[in-house]
Amino acid sequence: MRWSQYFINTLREVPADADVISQKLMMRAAMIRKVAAGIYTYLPLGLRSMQKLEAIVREEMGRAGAIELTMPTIQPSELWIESKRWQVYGKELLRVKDRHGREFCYAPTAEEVITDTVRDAINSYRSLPVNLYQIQTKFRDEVRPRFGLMRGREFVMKDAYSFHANRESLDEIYEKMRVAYGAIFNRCGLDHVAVDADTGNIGGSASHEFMVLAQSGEDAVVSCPNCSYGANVEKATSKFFGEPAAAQIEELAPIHTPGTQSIDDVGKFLGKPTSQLVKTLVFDTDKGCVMVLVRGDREGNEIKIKNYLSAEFLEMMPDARFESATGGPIGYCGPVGTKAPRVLADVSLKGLTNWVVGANKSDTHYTGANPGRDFQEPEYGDFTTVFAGDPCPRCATPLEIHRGIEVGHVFKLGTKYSAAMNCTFLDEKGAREPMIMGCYGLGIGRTVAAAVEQSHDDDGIIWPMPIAPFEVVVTQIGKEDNVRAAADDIYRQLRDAGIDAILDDRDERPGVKFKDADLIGFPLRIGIGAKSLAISQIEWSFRKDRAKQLGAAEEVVESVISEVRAARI
RNA sequence: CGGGGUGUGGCGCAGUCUGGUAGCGCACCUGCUUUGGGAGCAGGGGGUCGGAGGUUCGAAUCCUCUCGCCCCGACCA
Repeated sequence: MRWSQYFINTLREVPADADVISQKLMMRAAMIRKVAAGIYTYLPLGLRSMQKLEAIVREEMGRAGAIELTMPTIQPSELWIESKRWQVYGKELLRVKDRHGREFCYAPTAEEVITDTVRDAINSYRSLPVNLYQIQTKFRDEVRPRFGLMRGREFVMKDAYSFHANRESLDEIYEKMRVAYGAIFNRCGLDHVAVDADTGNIGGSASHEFMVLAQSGEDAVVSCPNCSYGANVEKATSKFFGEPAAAQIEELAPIHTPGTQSIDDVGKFLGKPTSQLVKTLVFDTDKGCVMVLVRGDREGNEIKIKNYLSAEFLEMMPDARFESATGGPIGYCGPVGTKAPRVLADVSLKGLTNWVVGANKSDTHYTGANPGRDFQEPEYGDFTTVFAGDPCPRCATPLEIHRGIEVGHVFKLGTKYSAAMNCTFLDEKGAREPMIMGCYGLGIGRTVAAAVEQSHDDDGIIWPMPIAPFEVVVTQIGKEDNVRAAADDIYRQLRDAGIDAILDDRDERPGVKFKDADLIGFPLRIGIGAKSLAISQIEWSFRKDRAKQLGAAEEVVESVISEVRAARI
């Protein structure tokens, strides 16, 4: 490709509304252009990177036995009503009506359509399993789109769906997909981890997230530096040893604690560390009001609580209903004499005696509260979020917490959709069973953006070779005829060798060309100017360190070709 | 959804308080000089000042409504 005939409009200044590095750099490098909040044009350079990633994804999907198809982005409401998600999904689902007033949605994912497709086509266990995927544009009407391609509303995602006659078959394909995902991210040169994850909205049993580690990541990932344990903080657990019981069991005693609504205030007032106090959280759920007790220095984890209760809906109890639901004022609520019908306690409290808790009376706490004696023994469980330094649940090594960008997510769905949508098959005995499903998502744009987050410097992007828009830029320095001819010749040689090269033949000063090349981040650059040509030499360098090497043209071409081939994997 | 901010040429901004008919840098075009890390000089083109309505002799500026975009918050008992 000749730069002068291509479509690259780099920006010297950062657009004011860019908020993360990948977005700033990709906008400046003319890879993406914002059209509306969370909606982008993929400019030619950006599209090339996406297409390169897509090619890798297709290869690995093929290797895992998945078969490509394409489903519509606009889907009829009937299918979504059938799966109940039309009602459940909420405002993230963009709903539209056609001219006849029929309702459709712009698909955020495609379980309904694929299930509908497979139930029509497959009736026998003999035809199972199947694993189908597409690479398709999706739309989720996010409350607050931000971070460029990392959290857009319209985005490109690879989504695969597998259908099985039994659990073992699901386990087998699930494992193949996990391996494929690891291979994809490895090939892109991304530093990533696979972690246990919550299944969230999609539903199902097992689930793993693939996280690219980066400072700007939206998710926190817990990992063990010793064993292979890794999990999303939403889900991570730690090995809690519990507290030794106090030697002396105290009597329940009210104390006057004015103006101490927060745990920190209570701790300061009583001169005790918050780890020796009990924090009371109250939730409103579809299963009723639930009180959750956690150690004062821990944080309640709504997802764990929600999962434990099998609740569909859970939120902090609104202030307006707080007193009537618990019988105590906000800030002074506790388990002793509460009206809350159900009381849970985090495992961190197990064995702890002589609790300090709210007394359900203004400006009053109790000391010496003991479960079983002063109030009903609560249901114990893991209801708090893991902190860095907590012991690993497998090997007790202190856990680490890193920021990560979720680029892939695989689920064992089970029969949630197949049962709801009557996607069944006949087994060996002629019995009709719902198919068992798995689903596997991978964000294309997000992965490309994650690569930029992970690999850049002050001057621009440093692309990993496999997803660089071009592998090599040939920079023509100066416009003398011999320079032009030499640059052209080198470019042709590379192209003939199947290298993805771009020739910077613009009538620009050298500095401009160097700056643009660094900004866009081509992994390799060959520079051809009058100076070095005079001694029959040309130069080449890697973007990552920019150390220039000189050599005869044939040698340089040879070196560059072999470097590119080696880096392609 | 709540709070805050902002909207002026392709990009970044000033001008708004104190109304007088739009300006700077980058980019773009022409010429000359330059030419190994975003050149210099000279000249030039491009903007219904987000939109609608109002006040006024006169509105980017004041008032009302509206739309877009950005930020912060929505684990606190």
